[in-house]
Amino acid sequence: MQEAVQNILKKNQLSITGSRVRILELFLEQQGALAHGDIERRTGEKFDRVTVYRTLQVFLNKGIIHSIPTSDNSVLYALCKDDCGEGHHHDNHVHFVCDKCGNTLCLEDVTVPAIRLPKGYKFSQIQVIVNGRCKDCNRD
Amino acid sequence: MQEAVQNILKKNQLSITGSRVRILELFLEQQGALAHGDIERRTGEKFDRVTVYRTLQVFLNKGIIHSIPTSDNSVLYALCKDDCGEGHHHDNHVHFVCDKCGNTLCLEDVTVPAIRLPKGYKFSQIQVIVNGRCKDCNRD
DNA sequence: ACACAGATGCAACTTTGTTGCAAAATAATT
DNA sequence: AATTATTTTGCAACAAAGTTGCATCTGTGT
Repeated sequence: MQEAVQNILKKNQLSITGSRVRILELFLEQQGALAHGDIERRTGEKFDRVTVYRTLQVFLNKGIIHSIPTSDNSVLYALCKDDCGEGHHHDNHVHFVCDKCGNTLCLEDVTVPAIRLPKGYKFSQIQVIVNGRCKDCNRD
Repeated sequence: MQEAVQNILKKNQLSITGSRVRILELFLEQQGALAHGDIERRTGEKFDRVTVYRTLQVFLNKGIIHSIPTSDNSVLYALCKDDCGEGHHHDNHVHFVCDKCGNTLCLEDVTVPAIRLPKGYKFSQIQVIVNGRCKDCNRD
């Protein structure tokens, strides 16, 4: 784990600092999306709010994480699969938001369907947000 | 137009007030999505910020408008087609966000494609956000 | 015209996000 | 290993976005 984190940072030419390591660990631990607030809480407010913002921004720019749109005005961030090649833009994603536990995850193996747009429209990226019950919450 | 606005309000058992009428008009004029800030600006700050928030909240509850998830942490609102029946939940929407002009619109006539979820997952609602160039911005 | 319910505006506050700058930590160099 | 150069961090101050309680005003039904 430690090593995995360091590799990611090195590969992206980022210096290895406490906050970056800790935040990356969080993403690796919980395979799901995190909001800025989650991160602050789970790091025990050890890092300044500004640092968390900036760290997320850096990760976004480097393509280490991507952001997920939600309808309730909260931005979620999730780790990108590390086998993304150079040219990969994380364009097409299917995200699943569980209505019960609130967990959000990135369904990497579900393909984004083709969508027929009206004449004159050209698309560059498609995001799909699926709400429902996740595997774990569907047992009851 | 005046009449259309009043009909919508009456149908939803809402009293006809200045802010509600004006905000509904805005939505009808521009067939596209509006952010809270847009509304404040376009009404010339005539109404209190709180009133705008509350008005949008009421419209949301009544199902007159719906909210659109965006990746940049801004909530957009768009009018629901008024021919929505009672049982209609505005569940499945395709939204188009133009990368150039920023306009966001609700593609009502594009059907949301079926998505195959992994085992154990059940969905209740699917939203699709398409980024790209809209009809008007595609001319150049 | 009147009374009641509901909507508005104000003030104060919380939460969320941003910016500039000095201090501290990391990386590079010798 | 010590020193310098480069990044990153935390602080403070601020800006923007959103919420709440309450007194006042407005729209609606009688």
